[in-house]
Amino acid sequence: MTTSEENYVKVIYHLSHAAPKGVNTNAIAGMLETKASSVTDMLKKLAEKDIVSYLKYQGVTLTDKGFHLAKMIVRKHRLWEVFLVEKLYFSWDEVHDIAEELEHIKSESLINKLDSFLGFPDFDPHGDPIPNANGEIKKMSKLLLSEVELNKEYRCIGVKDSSSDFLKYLDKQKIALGSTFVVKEKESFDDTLLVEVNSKEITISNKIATNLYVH
Amino acid sequence: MTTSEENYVKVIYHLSHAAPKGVNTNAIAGMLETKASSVTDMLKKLAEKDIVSYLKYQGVTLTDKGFHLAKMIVRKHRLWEVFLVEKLYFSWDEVHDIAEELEHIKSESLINKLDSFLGFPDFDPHGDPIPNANGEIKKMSKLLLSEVELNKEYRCIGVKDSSSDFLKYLDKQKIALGSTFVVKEKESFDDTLLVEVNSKEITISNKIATNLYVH
DNA sequence: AAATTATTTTAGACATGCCTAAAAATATTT
DNA sequence: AAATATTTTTAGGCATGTCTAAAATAATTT
Repeated sequence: MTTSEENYVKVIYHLSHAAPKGVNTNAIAGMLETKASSVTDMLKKLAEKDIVSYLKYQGVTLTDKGFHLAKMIVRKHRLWEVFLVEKLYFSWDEVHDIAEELEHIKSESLINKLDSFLGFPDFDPHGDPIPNANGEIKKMSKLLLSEVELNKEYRCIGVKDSSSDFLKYLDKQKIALGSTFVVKEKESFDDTLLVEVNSKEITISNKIATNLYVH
Repeated sequence: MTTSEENYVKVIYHLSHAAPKGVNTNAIAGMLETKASSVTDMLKKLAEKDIVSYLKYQGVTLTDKGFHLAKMIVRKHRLWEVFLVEKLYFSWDEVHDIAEELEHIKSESLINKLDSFLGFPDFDPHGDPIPNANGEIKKMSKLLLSEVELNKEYRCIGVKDSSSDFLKYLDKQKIALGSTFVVKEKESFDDTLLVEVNSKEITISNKIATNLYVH
């Protein structure tokens, strides 16, 4: 598989969650910042290799083979993110682009040894699950901070939006994976929350609260 | 720079030591397992970018810019090799191909943080020096095992040949970086050595002895 | 249901990096 | 120094992955 093919497979995998019946050509083009015609070309090639099922004008789905490949790419991406954050001390928002390159390094033993070196983590620094060597994924019941009960303690386990701006905001507020939250008050007018984070009270807008996963 | 361009620069750098007046097209083609005509194409492109000085039929040399680029690629390659051997427990002979891919990851902060994580090593697992962030290279006075005095203690600091077969032989003999050698006898007929390695006596052929660097 | 709009595919083109075959330049023999 | 051999370059072509513009299909409006 070329780097380009892997990128298509990964994007189709991510878009499949929201469109299980078939991912649109335009959606893929949008994610890869390319043109629909380029996507059509690649879909034909991937269909030829039995990585996707593709019917003209009907969108694509991953085959079993493609689904497994996708999970292996996601596995690599997320393991490298753990490495970058935990071992090299990169911050949340810096790791994505580098992991985007590292995920294409072709060596199974490399990734399995890296997994072992990192202590077989189940989740990456954004709280997303890391498929194991067999493609199995640990699920964790998670709630949005906007949905929790008042005066109960929750732990931050991930983010929904992982844009650079949002992650930088979290860094500034000293919110990281594992931070504890207790929602003290909820303003009924705009759903702003008064939250105790790391034993300090701050106000958190609804937009922020709907992008933070807790447990 | 593309991966392909980087590979050319690296190969020209390595061949420059033996051919400071200009590296031959065919020599480059041989190292990269490509054809001379492909090399000519690339040399024109690199000359255009002021990475090499190229005169038709006269071979190439790196410009200052190209020389610095080459050292940064070598730096990345060797730092990744240290990582693979020291942190992931790969053996000597397995790391080259993986490092060959990792060396093309484009992030200066990644490589500098990796350097720091590894404790700013001066030499890679084969004993080759690692250029620092400014491109400076620590030199170490080194002798071949075939050249040392009898009954004096030396430490293994690297290998000349780093082929897989040779490295596997060393692993089998439990010879690694840091192993101590005392040459007890030298057979004048074929230059075979009787050597005490890790407090065990073994015989070492001249071919082996001329490929082991000691200090 | 016809017309309009949006999406997707096809057709043809281009840059990169490679190839083969032939021509040009250089090096080596005799 | 001429003939031969080797090396290097040129010329033209090919696969990959991209693009634009036009055609085909599907979805939405009226």
